[in-house]
Amino acid sequence: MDTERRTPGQQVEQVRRFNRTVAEHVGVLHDQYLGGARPYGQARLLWEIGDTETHDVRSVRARHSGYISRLLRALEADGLVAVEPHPRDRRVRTVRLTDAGRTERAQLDARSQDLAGSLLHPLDPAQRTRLTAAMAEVERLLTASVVSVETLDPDHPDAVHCLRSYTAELGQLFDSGFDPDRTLLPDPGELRAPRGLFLLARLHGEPVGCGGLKLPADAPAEIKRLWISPQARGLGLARRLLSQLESRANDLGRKVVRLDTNRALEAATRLYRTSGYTEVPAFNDEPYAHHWFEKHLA
Amino acid sequence: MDTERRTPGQQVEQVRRFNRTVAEHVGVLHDQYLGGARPYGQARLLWEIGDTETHDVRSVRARHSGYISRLLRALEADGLVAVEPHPRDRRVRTVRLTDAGRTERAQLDARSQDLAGSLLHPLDPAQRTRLTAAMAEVERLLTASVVSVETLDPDHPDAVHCLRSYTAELGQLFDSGFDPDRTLLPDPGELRAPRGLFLLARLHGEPVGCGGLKLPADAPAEIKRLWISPQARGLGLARRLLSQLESRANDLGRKVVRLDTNRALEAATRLYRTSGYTEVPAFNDEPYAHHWFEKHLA
DNA sequence: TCCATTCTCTGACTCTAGTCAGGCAATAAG
DNA sequence: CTTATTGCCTGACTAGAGTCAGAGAATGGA
Repeated sequence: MDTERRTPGQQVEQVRRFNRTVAEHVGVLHDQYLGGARPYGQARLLWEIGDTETHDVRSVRARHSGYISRLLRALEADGLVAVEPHPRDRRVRTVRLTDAGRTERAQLDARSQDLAGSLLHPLDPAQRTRLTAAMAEVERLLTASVVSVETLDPDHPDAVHCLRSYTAELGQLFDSGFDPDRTLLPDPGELRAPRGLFLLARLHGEPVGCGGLKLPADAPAEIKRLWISPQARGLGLARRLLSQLESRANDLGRKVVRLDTNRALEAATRLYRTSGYTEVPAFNDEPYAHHWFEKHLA
Repeated sequence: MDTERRTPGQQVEQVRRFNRTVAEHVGVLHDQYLGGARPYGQARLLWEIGDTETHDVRSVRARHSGYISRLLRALEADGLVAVEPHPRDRRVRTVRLTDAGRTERAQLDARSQDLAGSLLHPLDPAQRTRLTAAMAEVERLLTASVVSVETLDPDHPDAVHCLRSYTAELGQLFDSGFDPDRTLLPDPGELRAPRGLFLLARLHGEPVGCGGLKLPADAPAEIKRLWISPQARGLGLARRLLSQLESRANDLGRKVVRLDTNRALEAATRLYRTSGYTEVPAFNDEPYAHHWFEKHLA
């Protein structure tokens, strides 16, 4: 694996070179596997409808514009999909694959698999391992790079979703369970300006993580509710939220941030230690905390 | 970096997942950077013509079919390219960018660069380094996987090209220079059936490496002229050619292959040692050899 | 009940990216 | 000098992938 130092300019060049090479290879792959007898648009739609699920045409339209009506007619004429009114709202229509549709989709699938195999085939086992590992890495980091972070009201449905997931997960992880009524910070107002703030991370629009910052007038800033959705772990998101919370605190004139955590949250504890936090004596009565940390901001 | 063992099926799945993710990201990149006011085909052509060179329309046509005439007219009408007859053969026409064309191409370039930057921007420095390193790895291995190897007559122009490059390179590398007349194997017939064989590696149709196998009736098989073009090094090609030569020898009933090499060729010597070759006493009078190796085939 | 909105479809149109056959001019081969 | 070939262009045609405006049916709200 290449570990040379690169300047930012060289890194941008590497990304562009990668885009060119990969667009060529993957593009060819993609086109060929979708490019049977069926035109691209139809094949893509067939693929998206998927094997088992039934989709509202409404939601498919959001990705394909009005043109899907025609695509659907074409697939319907060939007996690949069945379009039926939604049982509840008969304006909405639903699509699902017929048996013939599933057969044809399976062919696309086999084709895609063959072509993926054809990339691996000329390589020796060691190279295959390296290639797939590097692909996983690229995928992970590209995914990480499209995650956006925004400030959000802690009562927003997406924020509530994250906070609920957070407490649900703690309930499973802590030996003692987790009773939201016993913990400190019962009040979402503490994570809303001017008493604090709340950050939410999104991936393709879906909420995948959050972190809150309490800004009491008479005490150091305090980080609360730092949580990353299980599907979004391994992307370095927690570190990113943490550092954004710190820099927001710094911008607001705070010199110190602190936080508490439970011993069951090992990854979090490691994160704090490797992010410059040092363990300090308990600064609150949080019943679920085992470790208390603080960090002096630069 | 992920170094878990994967089964072949999991590897194929990883490649397909990669294709999906990357097609999405890179596709968006690609489309957006080419998708200014100008339609895709025109932008692509503008890009391919390049900043400085003058191209024969003939050679561009090979990639774009007859349709380029129209694309060229469109670009010409906008004053982006100049089309002129070739000074030598006035049937052939040449294209080059005008100043306006160079300006517009620079905008495409800037756009592409911005978008590559936007992938890196959300990442922290350690992640950027990891991403670009993984991208380089993927690029390298994907390139390796599209290299094809074929049996070719050693008098074929592409074979001759490789063999010339090989001797030219030895001339530079050896302290003593390299005089093709003094070395053994003056006869290309020795690398042609039934007395031997010759393998050529191609990348996108271009010859990028070769290797010969001598099959004397009264002696072990012997590997000769193993060479990889400088632009194609680091792809594991030499090892691939070597192992193909071995398996060809094996298929022809040979139990032992041997070869000689010069001490200046350190990478080659390392390759032989790590491929199961053991050093043996000189088995010929090759004046340019310092090491003699042999391997018993399984 | 009536009216506005939502969801979907269709006809008419457009643009891009081709293919194909034919034609013209320059050059190469005999 | 004639003929064949090469390279390029153009007109006529096509397919795919859309856009846009309008219409019709179902639903929700006042």
